[in-house]
Amino acid sequence: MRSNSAGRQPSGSLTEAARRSQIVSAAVTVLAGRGFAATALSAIAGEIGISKGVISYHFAGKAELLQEVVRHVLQQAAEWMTPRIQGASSYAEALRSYIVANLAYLDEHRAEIIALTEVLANARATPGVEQIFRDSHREAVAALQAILDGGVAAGEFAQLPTRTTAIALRAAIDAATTAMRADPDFELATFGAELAQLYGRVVTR
Amino acid sequence: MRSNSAGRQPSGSLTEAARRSQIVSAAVTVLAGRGFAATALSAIAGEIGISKGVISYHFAGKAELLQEVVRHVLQQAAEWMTPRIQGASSYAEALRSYIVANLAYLDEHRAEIIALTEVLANARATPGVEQIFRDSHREAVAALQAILDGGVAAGEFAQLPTRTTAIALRAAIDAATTAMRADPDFELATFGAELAQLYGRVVTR
Amino acid sequence: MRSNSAGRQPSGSLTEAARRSQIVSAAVTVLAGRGFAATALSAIAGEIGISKGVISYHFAGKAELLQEVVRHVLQQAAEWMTPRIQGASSYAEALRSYIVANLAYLDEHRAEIIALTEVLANARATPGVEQIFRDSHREAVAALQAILDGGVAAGEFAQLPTRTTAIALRAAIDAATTAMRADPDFELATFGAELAQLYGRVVTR
Amino acid sequence: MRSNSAGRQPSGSLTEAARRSQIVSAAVTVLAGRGFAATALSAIAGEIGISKGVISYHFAGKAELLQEVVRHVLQQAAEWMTPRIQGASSYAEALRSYIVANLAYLDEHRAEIIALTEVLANARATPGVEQIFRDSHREAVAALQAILDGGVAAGEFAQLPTRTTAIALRAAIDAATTAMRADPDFELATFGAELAQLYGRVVTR
DNA sequence: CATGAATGAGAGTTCATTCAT
DNA sequence: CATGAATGAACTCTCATTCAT
Repeated sequence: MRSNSAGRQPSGSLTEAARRSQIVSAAVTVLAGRGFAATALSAIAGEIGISKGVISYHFAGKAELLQEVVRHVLQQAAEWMTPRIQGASSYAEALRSYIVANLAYLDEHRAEIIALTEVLANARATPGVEQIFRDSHREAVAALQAILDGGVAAGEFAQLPTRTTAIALRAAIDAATTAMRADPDFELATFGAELAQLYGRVVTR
Repeated sequence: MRSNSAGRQPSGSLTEAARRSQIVSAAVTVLAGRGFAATALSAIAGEIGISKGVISYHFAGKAELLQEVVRHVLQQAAEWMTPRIQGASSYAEALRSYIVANLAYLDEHRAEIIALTEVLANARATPGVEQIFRDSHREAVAALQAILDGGVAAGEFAQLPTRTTAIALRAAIDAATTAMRADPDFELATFGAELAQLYGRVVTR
Repeated sequence: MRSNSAGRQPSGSLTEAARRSQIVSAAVTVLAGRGFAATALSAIAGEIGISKGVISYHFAGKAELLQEVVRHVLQQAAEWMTPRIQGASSYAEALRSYIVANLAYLDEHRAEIIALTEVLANARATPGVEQIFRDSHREAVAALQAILDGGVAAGEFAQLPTRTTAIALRAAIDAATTAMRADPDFELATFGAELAQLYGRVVTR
Repeated sequence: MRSNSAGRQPSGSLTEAARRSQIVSAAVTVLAGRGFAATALSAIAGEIGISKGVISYHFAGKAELLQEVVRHVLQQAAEWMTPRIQGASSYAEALRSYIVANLAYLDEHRAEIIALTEVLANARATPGVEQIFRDSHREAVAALQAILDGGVAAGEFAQLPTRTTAIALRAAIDAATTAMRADPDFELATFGAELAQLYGRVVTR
């Protein structure tokens, strides 16, 4: 019995929002499991036992679906991390929380992250996605830079090229995805701790 | 201006090596300019005004061509950087040279780097490429780690989690590609200098 | 005149089974009319005014379609002959019925038989077909040999090398196909009657 | 040292006739070994280490080469069998010799026979071949019928439908090829002896 | 004579999309 | 809302043929 307010749903028929969400999830699964090139609409539909037409009905096209995938993952990541980052009593602690929270998210949402990577890698084949990604990345770097700028302004951190540092750190965090995909034994938690330590040294006066 | 000693190639017939090389270059151009998904054999052939069949004649398949692209760029990068890295009188200088040389290469071979990125991002769609890339990346990280380990052992560097540092730094260097693609005004040289300074701080005792 | 109970199929959309059957028929027509090498999917599709994609939609590949052609013809032949062979009161009559029924089938299903011949002749180019054919041929020879063995055991027939006789007779029946293709005036019925007479002599004590 | 009257042949250069013969042999080998569909000019050329162009130089086209293959095998078969058939002292002996000689040829020239089969099966894809084959088959049947007619006229054989008998016997002989290809253990010699015995019964008054 | 390079047509297949039911 | 059928374009790959050297 579904927690479905309507109560009476001819099997396979879901509300608009629920269907879209279900399809986005299936897309994530297929992207993560088989890669971008193998992510045909038929594969996504097959994943949840519906016909291709359903996807076309609920999304304007494949591009819109993939945009939705990207939006979904980025939003989920933001929601997941926000509470884990807030409430730091110092900039140093904020920086550490940021790093650790990011890697913890990667650790617990591997499929989403791999799916995201696959779509981003093919951004040019998917109109709209490039922009979403660019905005998101800019935001992420800006947020990180804000912490660094704050720490520097407060005299807690040493003088730093904050933008370059933000980009470099952001890249190091993202690199964990690659490392994790290439090496099954790669430990995200250890990497996160050491990265936090490393950048702790970087910012120390 | 071709370095064509014969100087006389009237018809469209080139020698095996010259044609392969020309096709690889065209592939790089198309990959960089239009992205992986748009890099059909017809697009590559069109780029140099030959028919699709010529590519099939010179390469066993698209996969072999893309492998060749990857090999070509990786080898070119290695050849370009080697002389710029050797001859450092200290580990710190070696580290700085490594960073600066890497970013200078990116700066001067944007098309190659973007092409490489496109292929690697779609490694799952191109048998053989994943292995080449993995080997190359492992090597690159190992080379970097060797410098760090050397510095630590010599007492020149502080105690560091050298592997994590190597991964993080390598990622920061690679991130310059993304940044440069996203922001036309991004200055690789400045980024390189600041990154060198940053990791200078990281390794300092 | 199609046996289409619904009677109303306005657009080009048919049910799965109907379409598959229609495509198999078209394949038979093209195979018989133009030969194996000229039987491209586009030719089959053109025969019934659909696009190539439809065939790919209903069959996993060309191989599956050709297997289906073979299965269809073999099954049709079996169904057609069974009632014409049963009910013989002696082995001699069974043998005669077998020969005559076979040739009558050839006579009335020329296209099917020619199509079958074309596919079988190119069995190496069509995975799966060789096995189907081999099984079918073995069965056919075995059935014939069973009649001969029965007649010999019952004392109705002379002592014979039954396997060789079965192969030779089976070949003679199949040869009618070749003869009929080579010579438009070849009369299958006469050939059948004479062949029956001939092998009547062979088995007579 | 080649038994070559010219004496001086730049490696790879043969006389017209020798080259054509060499290419025909290679075609037979490839046809027999890999089947019609896999018999590309490149495969034939590769078999003897020459380039495709050589074949185009010596033959007007693929069709002419395949015609030559058919002619070569048919002629070889005729030459091989003639001395083995002549000199029979009775029609019965002539018939037996004919059967046995045919099967002996099949036994000792499997590659040629399989190659022939492959080309004939695709006769419609190769202009000219169909006619050659038809003529040859007509001749073969006529030769056989001549023996039968002779035996009947001489009162040595029973009254027979000689044409049907000739076709049936010819088919039985050809069927040995199929049987031999399908079953590696099939014994051509035994089959030949039994077939001779069988048709001995057929013709006996 | 022989070669290697190039062509161009055509093959089978995949897939996003459309649409009647 | 959902479906299954169909489309049509694009893709990679194969191959007989042509031709300058």
